[in-house]
Formats: sequence, C-alpha cells, structure tokens
Amino acid sequence: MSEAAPKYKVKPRTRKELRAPSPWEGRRRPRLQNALKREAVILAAARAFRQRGYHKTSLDELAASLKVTKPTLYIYVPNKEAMLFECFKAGLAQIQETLESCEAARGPARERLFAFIRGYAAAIVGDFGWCMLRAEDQHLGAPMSRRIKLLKAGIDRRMRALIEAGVADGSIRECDTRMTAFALAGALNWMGHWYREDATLKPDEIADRFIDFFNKGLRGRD
Amino acid sequence: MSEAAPKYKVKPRTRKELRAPSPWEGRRRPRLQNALKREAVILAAARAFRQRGYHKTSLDELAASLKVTKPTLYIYVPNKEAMLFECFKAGLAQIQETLESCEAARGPARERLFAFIRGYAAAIVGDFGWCMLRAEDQHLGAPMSRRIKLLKAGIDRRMRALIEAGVADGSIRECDTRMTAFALAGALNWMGHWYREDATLKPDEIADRFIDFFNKGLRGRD
DNA sequence: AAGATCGGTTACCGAACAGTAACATGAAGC
DNA sequence: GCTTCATGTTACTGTTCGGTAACCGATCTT
Repeated sequence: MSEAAPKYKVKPRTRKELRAPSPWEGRRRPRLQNALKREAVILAAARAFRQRGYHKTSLDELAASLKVTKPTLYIYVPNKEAMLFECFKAGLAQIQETLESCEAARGPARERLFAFIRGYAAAIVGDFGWCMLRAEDQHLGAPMSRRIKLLKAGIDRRMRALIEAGVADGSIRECDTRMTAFALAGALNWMGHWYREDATLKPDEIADRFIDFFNKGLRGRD
Repeated sequence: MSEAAPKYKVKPRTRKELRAPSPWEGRRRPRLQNALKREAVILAAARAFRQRGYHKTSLDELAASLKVTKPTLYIYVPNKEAMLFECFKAGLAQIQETLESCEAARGPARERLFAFIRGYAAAIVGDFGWCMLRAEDQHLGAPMSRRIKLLKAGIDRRMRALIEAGVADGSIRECDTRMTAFALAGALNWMGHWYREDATLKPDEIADRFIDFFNKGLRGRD
C-alpha cells in the first residue's frame, strides 16, 4: 500500500485487432480509481488469507467478496503470488516505519526497543500481519521466497542492533543478543496465531504485559 | 508413533468377487511389517511436510521417496489429512510425555517449567515439530481442525498451570500467567520456523539461552 | 457524434493432484 | 500344490482452481 511506483507492467490486453501500441504517446487518463481499487483488492486478499489461509482462498471467492468476477482481479494484480507479496510488503512497510522512528528516537535503547515492540505487535495483529509472517512458507516460487526471506532478515538484523545498543548503553544486561532477538520475535509473531479481534485485551495491552515479562523475567524470590 | 491401537478401520479392498467378509472369524496373520511400514510412512510424511510444506508435498513425491507408488500409501493411511493428523499426534505425544514427567517432578515449579521448556524445544525442532505447530492451519476439515485445537489447548492449559504453581510457591514472580504462557510458547514455537538442523547451536543450548532470558529478563542497570 | 479504451463479463483451458478400480504377485497355511 | 490374502502396481477419474481469450458497454476526448 501507500506506494504508487511499483505497479506491475500494464498488461497489454490482447484484442482481436490490436493496433500498434505506441506506448508513450497516449495522454494518460485519470488512473485514480485504479490505484484505489488495487488497494482494495490487496486488502481483501490480506483479510481472506488471514482468515481462510492462502490456499483455501480461491480467487473466485475473493473476487466474489469484492462483488466482481475473477478476471477483474487480474486487471489490478498479475497473479495470486503477487497478491500475497503485496500484502507482505504492506505489513513490512508498517514495521519498517516503526523501526525507523524507534531507531531515531532518544533515550535508553531498552525503551526504544519496547516502543518498537508495541508497534510490532500492532502490525502483527493488523490486516497484513498474517501475510507478513506466513507469506514465506506458502506455495511460492523460489525467487519470491528468497526476496521475502531477505527482507525479513533485515528486520531481524535491525531488531538485534537495537538490543545490542541496549547492551552497549547498559540498559539491557549482557546476553546472547541473537537468541534474545529470536525469543522476542517469536513471542510477538506468535500473536498472529492466537490473537483474534474479539479478544479481551487490545494489542497494546498485550504488548505491555509482554514487555513487563521481557523486562523483569520470571524469577521470583530464590 | 508408539501407539498400536488407533489404526483406522481396515479398508475392505473391493475385489471382483468379494466373498462374505465374516469379519471376526479369520485367524490373524502377523501384522508386524504392516505397523513398521505405517510408521515409516508417517515419518516420511512429517519430514516432507516440514521441508516442503503440506500442500507442496504431493503424495506421488512422498511415495517416491519411500520407493513405492501412491496407492501403496493408502494401504497404511486412509488419506492425506489423516497423515498430517498422525504426525501431529506423534509430536503431541512427545510433548505430553515431557509434560507428565515435569508435572510429577519435585522442586520449585520454576525449575520444573524450565525442564519442560527443554523438552518442548527438543520436540519442536524434531521430526514432528512442524506438523504439531502447523497442522491446524493447513487445509483440514472442520472436525479435525477442532480436535487439534482442543489438544493444543490442553498443552497450553497445563503449561499455564505450571506457571501458576510457580507463582504459588514463590519461584515465579506475580504476573499475567496467561500472557506469560503465550510469550513462552511463542518464543519456543517460533524455533520451528528458524531452526535448521545444521545450526551452530543444539536445541538444548538454545533452550538454555532462552531460559536465561526468561529467567532474568532484559533489564540491565536502571 | 465518433470512437478509442478502460473496466468489466462470460466461458473456457489445462495442469496438478487426491483418491480409486482393477489387476499382479509372492508367501503363508492347509 | 492349491488357495488365500497382504501388498504392490498401472492406469484412470473427477475436481478444483489459477489463469486466459474474447467479447461488451459506459465514458471521456476531440
């Protein structure tokens, strides 16, 4: 979402008589509706994928939920895989945004990490959270799978950097930062499995309880 | 694995002349090979599912990896869904075993919880770990999905009970036990996503680092 | 008013794949 | 040696579903 550029190549619809395309001389007509509808498709896909799973979601169903027919979807997205990838990118963008603001903020790195965790939790339970987490292990081609893995690795790296900064500034105790990052990410990612909209706790309340635990650990008296 | 009972009904193979079955009068012949091969099928399925995913694994491939053909699989398992379910049960059994020994053990509940975490981590990265975690959200019929959800909820409940016991005996500080259980389970379950056999750390080493983190938390000086 | 074209439809294709029918074989039991 | 049955095989079916071809009508431009 929220990026106009990466539109796929406009698919030249094969007509009976297809006159010479001469692609760059046509005066552009308002494409506004197009972009909006495209986003609607992506969002509906994200919701369907989260609810029914990627494979269980047929494009016929998805199209029907938007009150159109399947071929219409192909006007906006080249194929199902790309749909999932767009959803992934939308979720990713949300997290990267949080990440950037937390990296730029002042104060002890531990607090900045916790701020990130709040944003991350919100993203995970959001519309694109499921796709972000699970895109990778759906039925995707190898190149796309690699791209996703790479982008996710970037998130992980920056999260670890935040932890390392905390160790450096003393706000986080010495620890295996790699494993700690995995533990944190795991706890948060798992929300995507059990959290449902109707839950009693709001995402930020959950994040706060998680942070309390992350912060102080389990140990009582000993 | 390791339970002989729950064999599915022996499928009466339709023959050209199918003489009266009279089911309970035949003297049983040694079924040993049968059980062994059945377990081989389940194990191969578990590994294939973990590696390629449930949907990406076609039964033709799976059969080929066992040097047989697809219909042979149907001698041992009634359908693909049941295969996944058997894998799930195998993983579940492993965890329940750990759980029982930890519940029965002596000592502060925090230590018993940590012992459970070690066993749990081993199970997650084991052959059936993937199936345990992901069976539920594959393409399964509603009844099977429900059964799985129920069994998983049992694990969760017993894990939470362990935490509550820790709070009761003082070895774990006061906290939201429900959220804490989710955080712990999430961190561990996520191992199933990133852990690979060739990793530098063995599962119990990872578990130890996780436990260190769970125990003391992140907080440095403040 | 003409006509290109965007956004949409109906009707179809083809591949993948779970599951089945019918036949083949070899070893155990009488 | 004959039967019986477990265990395989080959060859097929039926369905689901992603993707495409070809037509259509409202709208904006000129």
